[in-house]
Amino acid sequence: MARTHGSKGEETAKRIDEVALKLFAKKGYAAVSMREIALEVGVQAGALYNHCPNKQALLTNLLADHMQALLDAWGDMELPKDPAQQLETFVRFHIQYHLKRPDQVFISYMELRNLEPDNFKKIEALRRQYEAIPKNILAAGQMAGQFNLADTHVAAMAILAQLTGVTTWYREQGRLSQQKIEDIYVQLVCQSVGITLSGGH
Amino acid sequence: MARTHGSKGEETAKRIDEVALKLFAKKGYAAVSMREIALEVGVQAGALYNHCPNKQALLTNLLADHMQALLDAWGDMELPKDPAQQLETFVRFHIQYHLKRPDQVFISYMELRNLEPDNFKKIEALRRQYEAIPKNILAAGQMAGQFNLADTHVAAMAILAQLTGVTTWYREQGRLSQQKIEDIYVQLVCQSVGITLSGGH
DNA sequence: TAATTAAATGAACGTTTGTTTATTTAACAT
DNA sequence: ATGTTAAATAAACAAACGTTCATTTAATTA
Repeated sequence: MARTHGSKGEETAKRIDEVALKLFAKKGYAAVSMREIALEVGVQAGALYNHCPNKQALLTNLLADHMQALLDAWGDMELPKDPAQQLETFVRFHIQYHLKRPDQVFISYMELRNLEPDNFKKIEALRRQYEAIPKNILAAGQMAGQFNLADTHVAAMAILAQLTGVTTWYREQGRLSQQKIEDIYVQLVCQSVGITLSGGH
Repeated sequence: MARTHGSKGEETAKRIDEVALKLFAKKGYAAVSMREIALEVGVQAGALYNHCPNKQALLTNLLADHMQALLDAWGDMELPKDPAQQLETFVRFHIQYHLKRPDQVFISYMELRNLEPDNFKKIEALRRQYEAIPKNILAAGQMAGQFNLADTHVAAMAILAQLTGVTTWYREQGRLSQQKIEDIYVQLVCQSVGITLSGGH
């Protein structure tokens, strides 16, 4: 026997994922060639196929891993009982998580159409799981009479869109700190659902 | 002399743009080949070059035409004096305009990265012109003391993101009419900027 | 009818694509 | 040291890419 704990191989596999993520985010899946990935990894194109079955699997795994990690991270959060506080928790969580992973976020809704049907279904299911989080919070707040919403489903999609949109203009060296951006969005979102922040934040 | 009013050629040119738009929206610029466009137009690939210099120009023109038409359409609108009413006008305008042209909207912020630098600058400038519209409205409302916003720039970007996001989930056969969707968003947006609708809508 | 020419074809161009393969390299267990 | 094998290379594959070009087609004017 030989090579029980493949030291070199696992590192290459990780670097392939990193490079693919970076290049897919920068230029788009279809515009990135396997040779380009290989070049940046520092390897010949053929060598990629020691670590992944094909280009499509590269994209699928990146998206699936991201969505699953996102769901897991939310699962680890402690949720307050009050829907308004849940909403604030979600807003901060979403912004924090997404601003830390701009590339993953970007490909997760830019490259869905480049997934083959079966892969698309898989990712789409994870996406809907995540969308259910704000939907449930809004529904709870509406039921409790705390929110003032004409339609909780539309509101949930609108809030998700505006939160995710942060990644399109946020710059680390920009005018606003991440903390400040969170605060602004918490106010915006809380106002939009029809509550005002109870003091003490 | 011959062929003064090229009847066949102009129609083909129009069809090329239509097909390119449709395919770029569906599969992405990089994933669509000139042969694929030609096939759908009903012509050989080489014939496309009688009507456009190259693939990049096809994309650039689609984006530039869309952005310019969007700006022109807004320019034709009559604007009320009151910032709150301006905001409602903008919300309805944006939703109406974008839901009528889902493909144009889609490529306008999905395919920006596939533009060569000079073309990108051109489109980006038009985009910023459009972003200035809600920014100015929010700034005016804030100055007048009618809105309650921590940051008008962030709020403008957030509102744009949530409005444009409608195109990702709206279905013509869906649960909600376009009119109803507008109403929901008007309420959401007006609440988010910190005003409540004065009755009579 | 003849001349003109816009607009099409169809083949070819040089590249690049994703992927496969035979072969070499080198790290590990024995 | 030796055998094993993971992981690399380098070359090749057929297919597809954007684009060009000589040629044909057909609509229009004179």
